This record gives sequence, structure tokens and C-alpha cells, in this order.
Amino acid sequence: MKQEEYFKKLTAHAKEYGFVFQSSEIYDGLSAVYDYGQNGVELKNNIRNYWWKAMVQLQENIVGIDAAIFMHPTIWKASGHVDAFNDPLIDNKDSKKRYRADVLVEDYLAKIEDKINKEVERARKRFGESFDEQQFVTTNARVLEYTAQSKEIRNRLYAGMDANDMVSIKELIEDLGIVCPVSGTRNWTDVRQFNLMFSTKMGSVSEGASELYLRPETAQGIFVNYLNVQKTARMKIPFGIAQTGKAFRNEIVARQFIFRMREFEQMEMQFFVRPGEELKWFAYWKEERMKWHLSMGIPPEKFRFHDHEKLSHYANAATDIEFEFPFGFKELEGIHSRTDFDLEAHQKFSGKKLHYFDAELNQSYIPYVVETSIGLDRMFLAVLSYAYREEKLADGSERVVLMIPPMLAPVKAAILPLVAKDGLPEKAREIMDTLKYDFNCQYEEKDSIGRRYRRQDAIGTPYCITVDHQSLEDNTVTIRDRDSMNQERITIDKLTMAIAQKIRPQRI
RNA sequence: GCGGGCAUAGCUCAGUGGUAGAGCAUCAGCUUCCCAAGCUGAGGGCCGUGGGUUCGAACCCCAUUGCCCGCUCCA
Repeated sequence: MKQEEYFKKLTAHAKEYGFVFQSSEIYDGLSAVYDYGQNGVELKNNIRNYWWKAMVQLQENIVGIDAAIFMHPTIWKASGHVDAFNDPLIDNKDSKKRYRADVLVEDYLAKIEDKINKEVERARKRFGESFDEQQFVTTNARVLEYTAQSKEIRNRLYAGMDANDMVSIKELIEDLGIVCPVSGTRNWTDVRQFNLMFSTKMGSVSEGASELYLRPETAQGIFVNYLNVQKTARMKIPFGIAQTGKAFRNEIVARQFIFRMREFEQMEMQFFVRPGEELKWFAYWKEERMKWHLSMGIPPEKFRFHDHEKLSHYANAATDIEFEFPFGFKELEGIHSRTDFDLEAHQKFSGKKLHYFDAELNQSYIPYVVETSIGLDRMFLAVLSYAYREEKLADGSERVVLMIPPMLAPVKAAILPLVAKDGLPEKAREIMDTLKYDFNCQYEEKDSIGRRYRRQDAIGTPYCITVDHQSLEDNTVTIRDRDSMNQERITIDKLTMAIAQKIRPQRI
């Protein structure tokens, strides 16, 4: 099956079986926002719980928090989001290419720099040994002209950027006669500002209300709480703080179903370490996180690392764990060595000392941070796109099955009376009433048994328990495995143990 | 944001100017039963939305919204 077709079928299946719905569908939908349905919410909760178990409950030196989505607006100045996420963009109408307007101007400036350098080199050749570069660049008429030009452009650019004056940046591009590198034309659209953060107002009256942002990442809630947690939990470095929660980004282009949404959920852990030891811990978490992914039984060839060469302003090492989605290998999780950038910035902006006293070293310092950050919705999509299968069976019939790892499956077991009479439903209800306290179960008596098996296959239920006439005689039932479709007969009192064992996570 | 494609029942789709259809699904009753489609009956659509052309529009035109693909962007 072609990948594109596969992805279409996957999204149709996700809707048809109550995993993912378009947000506000009856009002024509809301772009790049999705809702999770009755089965989707179970799968999502299971993924989140498994992550929490692995990253918090199984870790002696990691604790969790749940910070609010609203935070003090200065936090986003400190983190760099206010500045770094305001990109002025411009399109060339002929080539249909989009550029960052400030980058176009910067490129133009670079050309002027080149010209200056060429003048200098030419002069160096001409004057030989006696060449005084300093004197040349401060006296040569042509160089002075270039320098003045460059300075003026810079002034205009930075003034425009600081004032968020998009019109002046467009004028600057037009005045400079900058052409599109692809089409070579000056046929530009207006410069538009794309704000990656959603803003809102706090305060019931609009006058005097202060502008807030919906957080674009959960990490900052951890950083601003790091000393609270460290002190109240008596944490010693190295230690971690984990958090799951919603984040919001006003993506320019949001696409590919739930892969890139405007409202999404992150699962992050910030690990605080001694300065100088961050790369060791970066390597450690890189391996640990990959082990977590592989512990669910999805084959290793579906995953790969992608090390970043171009690093962002705060990181000194970064890698992605990529997953092979139906539309190719894409980022699923990021592991970053964030240095002391964030804590240093918060110390500066808040004026509060954010040092940690290390008793072993007898000194205090701002810890370095290694971050693991995974998109819950992306993990959901990864599991779903791995799980979706269309199988041809030996008898020539077909079935659609979601081979979701059993511990993540929305429904763990379906309890099915073979026929809806002869006392079988009553017996099945008894079993249901026992199992439902331990597992999410479904009871179904409508339609033929084969059809009920297929319905459960379609939502990924790993086990079907069938009550037949023999059950009434000897208290045994059959338990059917979703993937192999094989059945074995076991006594009813062993069911809880048998299922619990099958859905327990492996050692990570 | 640009270009292209798509939008008809819960799902998959047929229907190209003259009274909205099929299969599956759903619901009720009967029947059978260990791997999807037995019988009978029923419900469900102002054909994405808003305009226009026409005696008449699901169908032609314009706009708009959403989805998909490509470009672009992506700590």
C-alpha cells in the first residue's frame, strides 16, 4: 500500500473507531486542532501513564510537578521566546518562496561585507608589507561608503524589528532592491509577523488587564519551580523534575493530522546536573529514552537518532529520536543539553538567586540541565501508525487490526458470551463484574462471535474472553489473542492473573 | 501564506441542469453461531457554508471554511 493511502486509511480509521475527531467538526472544524474520542483518550492516558511510571515512579531521583499553563509574562522574555519566536516573513509572488524578511536583509549585508573584504584584499596586494588594514578601512573612500551603508541598513532593520514595524522592513527591502534568489524578481508580498505564542488577557476588565501567553513549552514551569522542588523534596544533584501538560504554538503551517497541532501535549523531564557533567548525562538519557521506546515492542528499525549540527541558542548538544511515520522519519522526541541558559536567564530576570549548594564539592553553582521532551500526541500517532494493519487471512477474508502494545490498548479485554441465551450472558456478566475493577473491559453480546472479534480487533483489544456452554459446566473460558487469533482455555479464577501478566510493562 | 486536489447518509462512494441513491454500519424483532456480511422492518442527507446564473442547481459561476499533497517554516 502506498504510504499516502495508508495514512489516509489510518486517519479514517482513527475517526471511525473513536480515536481522533476534528475539533468543532459541526462548525466546519478548526484548523489543526483535534479532539480525542472514547478510545483515543484511553490510549493517550495509557501512554502518558507509562511515561510517568518510567520517568518518575521508577526513578529514585526524579519527581513530578504540574505547573499552571498561565505563567508570569516575563518568563517568556527570559526564555527567549518573546524575541526568538517573532519571525517577520515575506513571500515572493513569482517564485512562491517564503523568506524571513530579516534574513533577506542580513544576506544583503553579508554581500556588502564581502565587498569590503575584497577591497581590503586588493589593497593588501597593492601595498604589500606596509599595508595597515586599520588605517585603510578608516580612510578609503569606497570602504567608508560601504561601511556607512551597512550601518544605516542595520539601524533601519533593528529599529523596525524592535518596533515590530513590518511596513518599514518591507520598505527597506524595496529600497535596497533585494531580489528573490530563485525568481530574481522584486515582486514581494507585505511583511507579516508570525507570533508563535498565543496571547490572552488576565483581568476581568480589558483596561488594566495584563497580557499573558499560553505556554509554548512546559519546561519553563519546571525551571521556575526548581528550587521549590529541590528544597521541599531535599533533592541532591543529579536530580530530575518531570511534567506532562498542554502547550500551545501558533504554527504557521500545521499539518499531518495530529503530528503538528496548535494545541498539543508534552511530556518533559529536566535533569539538573553539575556543570561539566552535562554531556555525560546527555549521553545517558539518550540511551535511556531509546530503551523506553523499544520496551513497548515496536521494532528498533522504526526509530533512529538524528543529532543536531546546528544548535539553538541555549544548547550545547541536541539529538532527536525520530520515528518512521507513514510520511517518513520525523521527530518524536528531543534530548537537549540546555546548559545553564534557562536558570541563568531566570536568575537575571527575576533577581532571585537560583544557586544550588553542592555539599560534596562545598560550593554553590547554577546547575546545568539535560532535557528530554516528547510529544504525547506524536507518540500516540507513532503507536497508531505502527499498529494499523490490514491482514489477509488464510481463508481469503480480510481483517483490520490495531496491534497496539497490549499495555497501551484502550480496552484490555472483551467479555463475550458465545450466544446471547442459555445463561451465557449471565455468566459473562459475572466475569465482567470481576475484571472491570482491574482492567478496562467491554461486554458485548450483539452480533455473531466472529463479528465481535473483528470489532475488538479494530480498536486493538488484545484479549477476547468467550463464555461458551462448557463454561457453565467447568468454569473455564477461552481467551483469544488478538495478533495470532489463537485461543486457549483457562479457568475463570486465573483470568485476572493471566491478563495482568500479559499487559505488565517489561523491564526497561 | 502560495499553488494543486477534494468536500453527497455514521463509513466507502455513485449520481454532470428536471422529485437525492447503493453497499456497509446503526436501531427493533426473529434465527444461527468460535472468527465480519441470515431474514423482516425502521431511522438517518435542505448534497461543507454563503451568494449568483437559471423556470429549475448536488451538478454551472464566485466567495468562504475545512481536509489532503507540494512549497515554506520548524529550539
